[in-house]
Amino acid sequence: MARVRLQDVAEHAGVSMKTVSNVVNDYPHVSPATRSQVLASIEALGYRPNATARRLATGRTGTLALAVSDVSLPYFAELASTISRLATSRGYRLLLEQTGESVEAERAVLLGGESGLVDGIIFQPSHIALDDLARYTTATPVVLLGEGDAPEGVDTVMIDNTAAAREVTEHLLRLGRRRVAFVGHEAHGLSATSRQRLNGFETALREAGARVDPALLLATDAISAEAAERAVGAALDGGLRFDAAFCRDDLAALGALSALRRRGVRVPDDVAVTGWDDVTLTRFSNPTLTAVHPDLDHLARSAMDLLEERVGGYRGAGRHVVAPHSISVRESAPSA
Amino acid sequence: MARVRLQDVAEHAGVSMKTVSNVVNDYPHVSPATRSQVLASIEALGYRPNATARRLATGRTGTLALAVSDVSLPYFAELASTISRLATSRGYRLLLEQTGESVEAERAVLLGGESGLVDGIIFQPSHIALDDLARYTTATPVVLLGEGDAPEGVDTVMIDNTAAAREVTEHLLRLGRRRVAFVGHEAHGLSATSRQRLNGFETALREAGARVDPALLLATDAISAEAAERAVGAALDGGLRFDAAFCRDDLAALGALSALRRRGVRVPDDVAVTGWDDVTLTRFSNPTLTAVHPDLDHLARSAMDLLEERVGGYRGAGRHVVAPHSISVRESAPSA
DNA sequence: TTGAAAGCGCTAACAG
DNA sequence: CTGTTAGCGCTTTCAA
Repeated sequence: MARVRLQDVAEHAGVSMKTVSNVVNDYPHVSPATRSQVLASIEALGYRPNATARRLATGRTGTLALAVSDVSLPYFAELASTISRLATSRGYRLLLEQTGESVEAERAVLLGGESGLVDGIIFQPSHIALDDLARYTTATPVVLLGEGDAPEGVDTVMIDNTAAAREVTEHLLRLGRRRVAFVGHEAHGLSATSRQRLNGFETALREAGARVDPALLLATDAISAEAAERAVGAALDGGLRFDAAFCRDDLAALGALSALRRRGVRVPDDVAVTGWDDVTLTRFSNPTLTAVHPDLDHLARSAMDLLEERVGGYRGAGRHVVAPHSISVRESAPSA
Repeated sequence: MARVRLQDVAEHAGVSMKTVSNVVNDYPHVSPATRSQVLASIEALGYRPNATARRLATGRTGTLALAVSDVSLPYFAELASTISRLATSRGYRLLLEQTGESVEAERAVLLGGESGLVDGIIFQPSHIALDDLARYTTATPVVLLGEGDAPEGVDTVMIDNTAAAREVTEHLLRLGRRRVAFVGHEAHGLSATSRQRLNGFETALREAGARVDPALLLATDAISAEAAERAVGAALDGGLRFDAAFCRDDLAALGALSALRRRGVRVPDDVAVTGWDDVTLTRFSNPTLTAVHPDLDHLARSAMDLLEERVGGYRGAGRHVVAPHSISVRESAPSA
């Protein structure tokens, strides 16, 4: 229990608290002699500055929060990893919050029972409604990730979901596929993300003169590989036929691959499959997965930039950054 | 900028700060009339207690840290998810720290530049040496995850790696496999984890009268699917033959599956493969993966229990909890 | 049951 | 270049 305070160091070194503080914080105006004397005392007493007291005095926490539904989902895991690294490199600590499937928890992120906990929040909403988002905009700066229709005044960072969805669909069409299924959107309460991807999907189909068959929209009762496997399995068992599957995310794609495999359907020969997020593991699926690849570094950096400006006092209008994306073409839907 | 303080509420309600504090903290001795009056003022002013000030006054942060090398690794992602949920349910917030591949960063976790940042740390070390661990034991309570030979006085939680490794190896032997490769341990600086798994592996082999062929120990230059794929690929291309591959973790198994597939080696017919951790995605690999399944909930709960006791003031000897595990048998190494 | 006042450990004016 | 002195916003004895 090393309970050594700044004051103790000051006394030990025979200087004032201010001087010790100056040394600890690397302020310029300290004579070398005094500095080394203070440093020696710090060493001798094993002094460590108290983070909480510093926070209270400065008003800054040096901490950011990242809120996602569940970090065990590969995309969120990679996002968290990237943002954590970035936060560290910029001198912030990262608080992790999981909102699960609850709108309540997402609201709580925004409201935050306490104030002064973090300087800012990077938040990827999954279930909360738009007007809720607007209503709960608080004092703590927030940057929204992957949210299309953000309320006024809120910063957002995302890739162009609609455009990316079109590109993927066009890729599938170039492969000569005409009966393209959409897999993995929510059966109830379509998320903004799913909506945008569906939009791009349908647009590309229409532009190509292909039919948009409602029967080919395979919704799931959860955002998971299991749910997608069930949905695709049930569709196949029910006699539905298609030659391509545009999956809402990589997990859905993995589920689809599994359902197809169990029924002896060949990928990509019989059915081409695409994913979304391009998480590391899709390079090791069998077959490897063609997927939309968001530029995660760019996304994270943009989010941090916007957030730091807000933390720094920016009070202007909401900015909307579109991060770049690409299509990683692999075995499940190869080049034409 | 809702800068409303406890004092403001007190004035607005015409009571003292103490009374407001009592209401905010749900202390018993407040008359219903006063309470509702205070509540009304809180509502009217939009008061939110300041977390930092509370911390400074109480000395408790209500925050725990989780330190792992990289949350983008599926096992750590699932671990983080589990621990985060548990922390929340017990009233803690969770700070995420990534140590990457640097021993320095692991040391920093233990030393912690500042004090009073978190109440306790759950730490899964990857690279730090034992004596380092011992040297840097600090004032902040720590529970070590997955570390075999922990220094005196430190609490640890892990599954019995050696036993689990034996069981998996025995499973492979029951399948009639005799040339079993070990895939994915570090080429340089064997980690405690790898060492234990190797031990169990070799013990089982010896007990069965099978030969432990050093050529079949396929180390990797990194803990990743890519590295494992390279190592297994190179071995196969070099003419090495084996009928089973015990992989250090699921990622290595995924890499091994990939290397085998590209060379037309059938799994499990020609080579049976096992993984370790049993992350969700192994249920969607092709073939699905047989793997050691640690009881993550038990692990997380034990770690939290131990940590809370330390936070609560326990100063006794280090406790060592062994969490249960099982073997999830799937396609890559089916039942005999 | 409620109030007044003294810290928690540090930073930041403002002097000197 | 260094010291003094207020706070930061809350909790918490100790009285009333």
